[in-house]
Amino acid sequence: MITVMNSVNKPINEVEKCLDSQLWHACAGGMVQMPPVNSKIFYFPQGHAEHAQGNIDFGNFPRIPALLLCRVSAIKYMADTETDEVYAKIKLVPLRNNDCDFDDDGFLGIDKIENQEKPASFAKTLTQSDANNGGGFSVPRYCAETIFPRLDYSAEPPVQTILAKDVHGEIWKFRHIYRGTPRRHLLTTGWSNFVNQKKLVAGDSIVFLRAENGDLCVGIRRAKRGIGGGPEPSSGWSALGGNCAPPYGGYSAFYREDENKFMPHGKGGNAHCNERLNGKGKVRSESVIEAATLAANGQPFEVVYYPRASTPEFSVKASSIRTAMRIQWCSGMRFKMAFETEDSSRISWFMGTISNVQVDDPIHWPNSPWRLLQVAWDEPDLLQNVKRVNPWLVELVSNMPTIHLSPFSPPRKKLRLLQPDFPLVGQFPMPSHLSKPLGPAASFIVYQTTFLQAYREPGILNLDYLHQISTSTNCSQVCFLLGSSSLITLPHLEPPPSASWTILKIVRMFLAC
Amino acid sequence: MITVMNSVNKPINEVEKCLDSQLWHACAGGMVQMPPVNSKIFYFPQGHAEHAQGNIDFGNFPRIPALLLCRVSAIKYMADTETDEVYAKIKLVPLRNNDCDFDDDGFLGIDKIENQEKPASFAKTLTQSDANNGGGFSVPRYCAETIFPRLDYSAEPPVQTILAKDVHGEIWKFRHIYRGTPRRHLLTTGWSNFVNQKKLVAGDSIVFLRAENGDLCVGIRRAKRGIGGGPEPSSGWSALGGNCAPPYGGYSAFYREDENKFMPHGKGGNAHCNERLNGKGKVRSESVIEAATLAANGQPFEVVYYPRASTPEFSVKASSIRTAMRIQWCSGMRFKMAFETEDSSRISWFMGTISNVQVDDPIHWPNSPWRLLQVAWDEPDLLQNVKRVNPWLVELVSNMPTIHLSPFSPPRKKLRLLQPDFPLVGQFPMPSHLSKPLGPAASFIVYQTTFLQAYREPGILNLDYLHQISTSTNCSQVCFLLGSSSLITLPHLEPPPSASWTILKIVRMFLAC
DNA sequence: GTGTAGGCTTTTCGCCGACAA
DNA sequence: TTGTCGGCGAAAAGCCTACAC
Repeated sequence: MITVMNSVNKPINEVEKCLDSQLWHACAGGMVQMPPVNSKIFYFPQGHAEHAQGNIDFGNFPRIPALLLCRVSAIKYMADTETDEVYAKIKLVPLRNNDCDFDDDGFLGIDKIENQEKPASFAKTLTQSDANNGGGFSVPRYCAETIFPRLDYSAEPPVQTILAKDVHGEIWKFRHIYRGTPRRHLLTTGWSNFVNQKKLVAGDSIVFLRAENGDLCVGIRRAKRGIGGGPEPSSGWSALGGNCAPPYGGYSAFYREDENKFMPHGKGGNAHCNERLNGKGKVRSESVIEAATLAANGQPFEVVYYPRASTPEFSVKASSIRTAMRIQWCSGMRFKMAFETEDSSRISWFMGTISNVQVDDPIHWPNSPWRLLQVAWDEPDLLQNVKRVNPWLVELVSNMPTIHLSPFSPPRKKLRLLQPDFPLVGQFPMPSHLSKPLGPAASFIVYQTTFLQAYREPGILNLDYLHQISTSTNCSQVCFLLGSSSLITLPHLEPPPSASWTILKIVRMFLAC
Repeated sequence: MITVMNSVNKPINEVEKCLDSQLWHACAGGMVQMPPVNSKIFYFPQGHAEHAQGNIDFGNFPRIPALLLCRVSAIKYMADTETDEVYAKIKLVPLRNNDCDFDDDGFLGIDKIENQEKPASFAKTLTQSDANNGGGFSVPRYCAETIFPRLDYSAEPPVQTILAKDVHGEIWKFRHIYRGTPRRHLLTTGWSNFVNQKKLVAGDSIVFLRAENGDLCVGIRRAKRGIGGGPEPSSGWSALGGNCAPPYGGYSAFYREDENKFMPHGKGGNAHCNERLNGKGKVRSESVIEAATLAANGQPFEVVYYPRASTPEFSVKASSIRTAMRIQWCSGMRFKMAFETEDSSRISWFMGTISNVQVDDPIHWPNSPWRLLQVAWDEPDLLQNVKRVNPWLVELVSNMPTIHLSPFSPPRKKLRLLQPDFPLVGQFPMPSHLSKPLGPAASFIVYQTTFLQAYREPGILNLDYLHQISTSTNCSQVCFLLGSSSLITLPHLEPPPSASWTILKIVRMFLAC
């Protein structure tokens, strides 16, 4: 009557069990970059509060700063015992000296991670067939050939047993077979049991990872529900990184690519489970208040961070904040921001314009840069719920080709565009020469105006017209950009798409980059 | 892939749903008697803390009294949404006046409950076959004929559909059939689903109850694990009632009757579920501290009480405490105490001797009567984990036949035996004539000594010898007791058992009663 | 190259009387 | 009276190919 788990090893009963950092990162998603131990971060109680359920009233507590400079003293990579959801326990030590050496970010870890070979991993969103039918899993060829152990194709049919370790160290057994016409890779025996035990439904993702020691690991990323369909708090989203290279590093699945791709809800069953997956309610309010109070008093504290909660990181590496705060944010500025695709397989950049620069919650958190920017997206449908973003998560786009700066090169000199709406510069101590505003770049506005006009007349734009505009406006820059393919893939243009909307998107991409 | 629940009604999604008090009591067990609303109880923060996980340090808080007189202002009978475990939310209002009229206990409710007809209910511990094999449940005849709706025996075979409401008001459907050779009652279709949904295993109990309105209700009592086998904290046990009539009223399964009766653990599956079933960790430490602090400040507060946790009640009716505290507790005193049998079907009395009278935690709770008595059990094997008990849960045994007193008769005059080890009398205000020690009952000691000698020479006792002793010591009392069969069933004596240990047990029972 | 439908085999479920304690 | 066993028919699970996109 009791389903016996098809696992070889029983999980060890430890009080606090950390898991392999590589598997953790694979489950967290490609954009999440955790700050290395001993690096400096800014802690945002306001952002921490978004991790909790309901509204937290800090009113009764002594004024807590909107952001506090801290040193990361320890990180524990963990996974929820029930849901396998990954989270991290971060120990932080507040630093008295908010004004510290600019480049001394302690972020040596990033380089280390960058240089160190990333373990091969593969994520796939479960189809209906994967989750429901007959207990089989269709293995994409890439995954079978790159991640799975080498299969002996001489056998007829080629079969092998695959052992994969989950986030708890438990080992799951699958039968991997290569068969059918045309031939394809499948997981059969063992898969159904895995789906049932982990309560997976179509839309959830599975992550296979080949660890450094050769072990195969398996993690899961549960689909976020209620984004396209149900009500989603307007604050819900997650993104991290932006102004520094690499330009992303932490995010969460957000927009819906294809409305009818799958049915995210199974019939009943794990409704209770789903509640905790939608951003809010990850941590208790008391923990947030406790952390914020300790932080404000300069005492060491611990935060729990759920990388897949639909809320931005609240411990952001110090240099990102400083870089972002040096910019004179103005409405009208064009920017791009990275998001994870809904199936967590890729990263997409979305373009937008700053519509307002305004403190999010002036009563409780005056002068807080948290969610400072109100934005209008070029594709408003896909990002309906993202109304306000953190400055350090966006990357300004100018008429200049993007130059990626390493974290050790001097901070990029951003063009000062229009008039500053929000004089945050000066809040943070920094070398004086950097806060000097630079001359306006009129040409950018010209381009923008031109193409916005074009956008208002849909249907008349095509690639020729684009060339025509770029020539007629005498903007060699645009021509140059059309020749570059740094950020979009050219195959999308051939054959030239007929829908003007698509062209517009491309035009805007070109223009922006 | 996802099992759909075979229930007729979906549970209504209420925030706080109370359940029928009768079903609650049936699930809580026969010994649990909740104080009526408006009655007076003593609240023990120390006992409350035993409901919580880990050790609670009250050190940082202003001195909290060991016990506080409170009025019960409200009781909500509830059940855990996931496990169906019953618990109660008790609202308490501290009373300033600790010295109040003795008999004014407000316990009118008890009589009401006593007089009111108890609804017919039946509990059965699931056998392996009930829980595992083929999805059927063997219905004891008594249950089928008394609790279930009348079956039409003229049909061939006699079948009916049974609808039973669980603690959440959800209705479960079972096929009840009377068949086989020899004929027996069985639940077939629907039973397996119930077992799976409720995650029942062999050893858990099911309770059927016929409510006053004729509805059939079904509740579950999960088996306590780790008592005979695993490590159990020495504090773990539960019993209530004792000094007042009825002599029990609240307890918990505790001792193991037959070691090899069933295998309590299923293979994997609900290990997580089990953790919360073993006494500790029912409530959060913060709730306990909050309750205790409010109580100490005279403010109304709320406690959550799990009747099936392996820890004694921490809200005890005031008169029980007062009665118990009037006794001059001494080592050497003989007593009996009620426990629930492991299968929750009956109540057993265990005999013991007080080995020491000593405050349990003199540092944190000086002068607290909580777990005041250190005891030595006559059957130490079965009660290994019960080292210290609350005075109000034991009943002193003398050489006089037990007289059951109604709660309205004057407090029984206990014999003063030996010298008092712990002068608790005087802590509580009471009529002065009651605190006067009475004369020693030498005959009791004579009996005790005689039989303790007999016990030290095992193997020579048999029923004849018992008669011989009782005659030779010229104790007509013992002869009288041998003729009575009020507490043990006579079939055990025929044929006369050969094992001297069994006889000793009987002798002690007879002697004690 | 991979998702889905449907056939068909294998396994499990679960109802039953026999038998024994 | 009721717990457990093995038999057996029904139902579900799950492996497979065919076909579609």
